[in-house]
Amino acid sequence: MSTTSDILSQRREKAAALADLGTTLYRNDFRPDRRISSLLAEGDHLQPEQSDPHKEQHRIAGRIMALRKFGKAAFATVADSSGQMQVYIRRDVIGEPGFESFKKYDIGDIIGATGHLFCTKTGEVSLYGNQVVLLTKSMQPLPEKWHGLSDVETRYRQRYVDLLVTPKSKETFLRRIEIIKLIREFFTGHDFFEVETPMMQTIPGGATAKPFKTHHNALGIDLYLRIAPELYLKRLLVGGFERVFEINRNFRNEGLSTRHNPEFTMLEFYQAYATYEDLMDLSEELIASICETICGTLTIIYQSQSIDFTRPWRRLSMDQALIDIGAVDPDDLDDESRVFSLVRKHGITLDKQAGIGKAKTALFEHLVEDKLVDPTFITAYPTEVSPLSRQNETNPEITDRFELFIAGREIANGFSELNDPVEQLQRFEKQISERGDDEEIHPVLDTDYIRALEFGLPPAAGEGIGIDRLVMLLTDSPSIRDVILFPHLKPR
RNA sequence: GGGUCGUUAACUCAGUCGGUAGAGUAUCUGCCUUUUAAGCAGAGAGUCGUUGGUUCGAGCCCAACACGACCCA
Repeated sequence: MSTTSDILSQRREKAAALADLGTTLYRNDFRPDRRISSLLAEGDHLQPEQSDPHKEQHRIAGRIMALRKFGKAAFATVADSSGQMQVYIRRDVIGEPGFESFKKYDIGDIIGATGHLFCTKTGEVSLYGNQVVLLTKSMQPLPEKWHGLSDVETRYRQRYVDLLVTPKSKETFLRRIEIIKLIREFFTGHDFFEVETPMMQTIPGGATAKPFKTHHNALGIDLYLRIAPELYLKRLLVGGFERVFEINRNFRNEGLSTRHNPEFTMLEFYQAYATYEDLMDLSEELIASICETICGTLTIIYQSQSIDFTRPWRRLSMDQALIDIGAVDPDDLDDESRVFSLVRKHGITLDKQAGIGKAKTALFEHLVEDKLVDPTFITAYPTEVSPLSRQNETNPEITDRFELFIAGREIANGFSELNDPVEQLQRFEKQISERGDDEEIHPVLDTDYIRALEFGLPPAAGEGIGIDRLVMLLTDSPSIRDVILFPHLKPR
C-alpha cells in the first residue's frame, strides 16, 4: 500500500491516516489514576485466566514498548516510570472505530488505557483494556527490542532514547539521584546548611586548574566559571555559618577522558571547630552508609575488582605509602637530591620550580595511587602542594590534609583549613611567583579572601568529594559519561 | 597531543580474493481473538562516515579529514 519505504515517511503517513480517522495525535486530557508498579502488585493474587471479579476500572498511561498484534486482538507492553505491564486489546471490546485507530499505533507511541485487572493463561497480570487512546504519536522508531542501543556515542548523544531502552542506564541514573538525596539527608541531619555560591567568579580560586572564561556585557568584565567553590564556602564560615555544604558543578577547561568531564559535580562541605581527622571519620560514615543503602553490602565489585568499604579504612601518610606500597627506600625520602633522582629514574617530568613536596607527590601519583583499591586515606600532604591547608603543628613541611583513594582513584580531598591570613597571603604570593609552566593557569591574588580571613575564620576543616566518581564506583560504571546524563561530546 | 580500533538499512551486526549490498529485529501487505524475542506467507528499505586517489572495476587497497571507543602523555 505504502509507496514510501522510509520509516519516517511511513510514520508521517500513518499520522495523517490517524488524523483522517479523527484521532488526535497529541492530546492531554487523559489522567492516569494508577502507576503501573502498584497496579501490578494489586493483581498479584490473580490466578491464570482469572479476572478481577469487580472489574474495577483503572487508568494507566505510558509508552508502548512492544506490540504483539493478532487479527482482531493484540497485546501492548506499556511502560510508565514505575514499570511496565501489558494491555490486552480486543476488537469486540474496544469497538470497531477504536480498533481501527489502534491498528495504526506504533511501538514508541504514548497511550492511555482504561480497563480491569486480569491474569493471562500464561500467568501474567495484565490490564484488560476497554479503551485505549493515543496521547502522543512517536515519529521516530525505537531501537531494536532485543539488542537495544549499544552504540555508546548514540547513547550519550540521544540519552532520551538510551533511558527508554537501556535498563542499566536508567538504573544508574536512578542510583545517582538516590545517592545525591542520601548526601543531602546526611548533611542536613548533621546540622549542615545547604548553600549556593557563585558559579561565575572574577577570580577562579580554590584549586589549580584551567578555567573557562566568559564575559559579562553589562558589567564589561570577564568572568570565569568556577573551578571550585572553596573560597566562598569558607567566607560563609567567617560569616557565622558553622556548617555548610554545597553540591554543584565545577568547570575545568582541560582534557576529556573516562574520568574527566569539563563540568562535573562536586560536594564540598566545611565544618567549624573540626579537624581533618574528624572529616576522615565523617567521610567513612557518609560513604559507607551510602554504599550499604545503595548496594546493600559493604563489599562491592567495581570493574571486576572487589572493594571493601568496611570501616575503619586504612590511613597512612604519603611518605609511609611511598615506602609500604611504592617500595621506596625510607632513606631516599629524607634527602631532596635523592628524591629528585628517584623522580628522574621513573621518567617523571616536573615544573622547574618544583620542590621536594611536588616531587614526592608526583612519585606518589606514579608509584602508589592506582594500587589503592580499598578505601584508603593518604595524609600528611606536603605544604608545597597544599596552599589552603593548615600546617602540621610539629612539622610545617606537611599539612593536616588527606586524600581518599578508592579503586586507584582520588575520590575526596580534605584538610584542616589554613585560617592565618598572614600565612595564607604568603602562600598565595608564593603560588603566584612560582606559577607553573602552563600559561593558562595563572593564579590571581584574592585579596577579599585574605580580608575575610582577617575578620577571623573559625578553626575548621573542609572537604570535597567528586560525586561523579563516587557514582561510578557505586554503579560499576567504567566511564564518567555513564553517570552524567548529558556528557560533553564534540558536535556532529 | 600520540597510538590502536571502529563508522555498512531505523536498531544489532555479517560482508570471503577488489567483480550486481546481506541477515535478524523494526516497517509495509495478507492470514490470525491469551501473546510475550507470538507465528506463517510475501514486500519495500542503503550517499557502505566525508573527500580525494589507485584500478577496467572499491564497502574492501591508499591518503587526508570528521566523529567515537580504548590506551598513553
